[in-house]
Amino acid sequence: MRTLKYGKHTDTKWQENWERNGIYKFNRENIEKKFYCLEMFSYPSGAKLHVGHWWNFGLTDSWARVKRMQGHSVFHPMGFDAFGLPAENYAIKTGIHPEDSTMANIATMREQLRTMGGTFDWDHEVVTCLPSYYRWTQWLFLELHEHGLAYRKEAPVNWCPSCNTSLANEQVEHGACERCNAEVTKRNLTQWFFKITAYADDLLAGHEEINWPEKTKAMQKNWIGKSTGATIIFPLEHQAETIEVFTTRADTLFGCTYLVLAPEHPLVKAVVREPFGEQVADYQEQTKRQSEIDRLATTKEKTGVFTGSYAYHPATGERIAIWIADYVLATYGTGAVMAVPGHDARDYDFAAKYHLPIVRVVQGKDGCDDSLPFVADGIVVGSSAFDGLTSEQARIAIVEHLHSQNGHAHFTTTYRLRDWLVSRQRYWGAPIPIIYCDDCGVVPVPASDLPVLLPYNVDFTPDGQSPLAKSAEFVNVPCPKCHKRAKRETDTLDTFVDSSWYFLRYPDNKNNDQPWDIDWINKLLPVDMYVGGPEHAVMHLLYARFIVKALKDMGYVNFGEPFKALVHQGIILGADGEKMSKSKGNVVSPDAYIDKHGADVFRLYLLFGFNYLEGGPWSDDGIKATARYVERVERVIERATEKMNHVGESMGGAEQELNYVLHRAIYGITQDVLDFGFNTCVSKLMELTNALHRYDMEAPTKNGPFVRHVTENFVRLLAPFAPHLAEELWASLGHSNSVHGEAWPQHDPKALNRQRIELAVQVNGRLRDKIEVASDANEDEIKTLALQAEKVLPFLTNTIVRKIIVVKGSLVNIVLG
RNA sequence: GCCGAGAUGGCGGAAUGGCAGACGCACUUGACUCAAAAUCAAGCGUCCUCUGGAUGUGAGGGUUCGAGUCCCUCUCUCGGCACCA
Repeated sequence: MRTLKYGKHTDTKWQENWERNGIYKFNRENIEKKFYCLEMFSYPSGAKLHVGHWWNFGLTDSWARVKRMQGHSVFHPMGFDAFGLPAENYAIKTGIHPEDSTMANIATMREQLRTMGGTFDWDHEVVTCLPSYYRWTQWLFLELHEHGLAYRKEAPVNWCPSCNTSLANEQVEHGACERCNAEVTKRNLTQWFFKITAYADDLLAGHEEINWPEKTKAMQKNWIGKSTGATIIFPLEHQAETIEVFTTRADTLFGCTYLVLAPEHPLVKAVVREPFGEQVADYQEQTKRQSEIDRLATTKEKTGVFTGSYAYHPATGERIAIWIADYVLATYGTGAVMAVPGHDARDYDFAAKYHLPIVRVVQGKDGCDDSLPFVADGIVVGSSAFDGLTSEQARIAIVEHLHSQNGHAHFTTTYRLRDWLVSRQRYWGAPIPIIYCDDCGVVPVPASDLPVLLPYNVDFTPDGQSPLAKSAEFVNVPCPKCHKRAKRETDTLDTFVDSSWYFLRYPDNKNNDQPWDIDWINKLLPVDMYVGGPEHAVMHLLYARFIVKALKDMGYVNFGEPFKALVHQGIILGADGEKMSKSKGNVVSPDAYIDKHGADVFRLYLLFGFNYLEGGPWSDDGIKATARYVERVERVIERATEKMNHVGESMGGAEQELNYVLHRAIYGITQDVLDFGFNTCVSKLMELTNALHRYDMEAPTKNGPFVRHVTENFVRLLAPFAPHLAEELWASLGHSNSVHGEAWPQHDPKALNRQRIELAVQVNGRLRDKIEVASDANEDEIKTLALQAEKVLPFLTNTIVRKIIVVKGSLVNIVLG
């Protein structure tokens, strides 16, 4: 008999026991039944685990535990996304080196994760800031470079003139620096890119084969922004060059009354004719100075200037004006558009403001309102030979016509997706393994020279250059090819590069010869279930898919998608319903609750109190209730244990009822847990607890062996959701093995059929009475009983029964009149 | 503006087109107690002429024997994208 109630001491006792016995070590042998369950690894920020970690790791752990008990060989590793800006910013503020603070944070978090009682296999831990890991991040860079997927070009970076440093997009909030709030400007630097655009179509096609939330796939689809249309070429009046535009509305070509170039368009210089040179230059300058804030303002009135020159309309030969305007983006399509003010709202605004001609070339179908600007599809008019065609037909016909005439049009596809800028002018990241030699040019560091170690003693206070550039011993290096003096690349890699392949390293994390053993990883991957926040829908999740596709093409893996199934957990809010944040003072720290109630109470509360996919506001009342439930479980099981030596093998009404609840719980939990319906799993455990209690109170005699059977199955069902408590209860039932090695209970369909069932009786769809029938009663018997039901009879006078609908096991509906 | 998700008691939340509100919190009543807590038993959407009846899942229509669930229109909330040609 146990005297001590469940509490933190129970957690400690079993955590030590599990560790000693290594019960969560991944079994490499049983690979046929492997199940790779992964949570997005965390950034070792503050020292302590917060509710969000518990919510993601603890609850997915319960899910993984069910898989284990169902006989899967679950691979459930854990690691740390340890490079990144917060540590560096913290260092700038406090002087504590990022490596020191990060490693200290990791040590604390690791310990705290252990107190969760998770099934993590720490033998496979990965820490991205260690040379043994980033060596292979650098290898990945070199492989991409060798295959033409990493390249250099000049690109603007966000620049904070006050901090004197470049900023990542994440550090720019509403056009201002997140640290000092100064207005962020742009600066051009030559930087490294990964050619993710080469995989745009593959990334779209891959969505078909993965079990992800539709919402997330839709976000990626929008992000990639595939758009099919045509490129149309406009000859210039005075120059040999031509202007190419991209359009999805070639059907409106005859409505094009002017052209607009982006102010940054390379042809602007060639096109400008006096006396417009000065105003064009001014406008370009003005655009450049424009801050992010202004650019983001969509309500802003459109502006632009005339360049002084003209192009010829490729279909009509008409002379049309060329303007520049900042509503045309240099980075999308060709950086130039054909303006069709009659059928495009933006062009319409612009044309109206600057008095440019507006003509109709599309009419609405079946008399809908087609006042200009009319942007929907319709019937083409005013377009010579193409009149009368639908927009859909004209889009094809016009392009084909121009193409065959003089090649001035062809079908094109463009994407919104940009190549991935991976250079960071920062210290705390993996150095880019490239050397610049005056003679040999850009020279990749030979793979045998990896890792390029990140030096410890570096002045990383921001002063406008990459911190590594200030370390002479880092920068100066002999060229690997000609051995003359050369210089290292001083930028580091975006931390999203680290996290885009970490799941590939887990299975083979100690391999010093290669990033992974190909055969082994092909057996363990892809990840079967990936759980993490929806905020990563486009960045991390898209990058990881891209990297895996590239690695597949390079022959390093044989699968094309890293994450077969994906689930986004919701967010736990503060008690005030707001997002938890230090400034709002609504942060809930798990530690105090765990000290007081134990880890399982905390876990059970999270499991029970919310819908996992939605989250919700924290409640102290809820956790008190959960602590009471745990006490109730202990009481009920203690009472049950006292009954276990009662003789008796009869399955009377009370036994059958309890058995019914048991099997309904087994069935329900097995179903619900599959799609993370944890709250209903716990509610079914509660129902079973209540049923056990009722049996104890009400059954005239107790069937000892049956009570043991029910109790043991209850503890098995409880095990994934309250691992320490269940282990303790299991031991108290006289077992010396771990409950976590037990098989998941199977429901007996026969037990789910009760002998007599209650049916609702409706008259014209409204509930009037209830009848009790044998569960195997046939329809005629049920109908007869229903028509005789006491409260139904008054409705049957002076009318006829039109039909009777019987829904087996549920209700009868008598339709009258 | 576009795309996506959602709206159910005082609260968290359940409901393969079939008895709305499972399970729990809070609350009310009773038992135990000198008393309180805990525990145990019971009640608990709203309204009414209250052993009964009406009504009820953001609003309004529709399909159906039957709608929280399906269809149409609208309101609001949240998330994402945002001059993408």
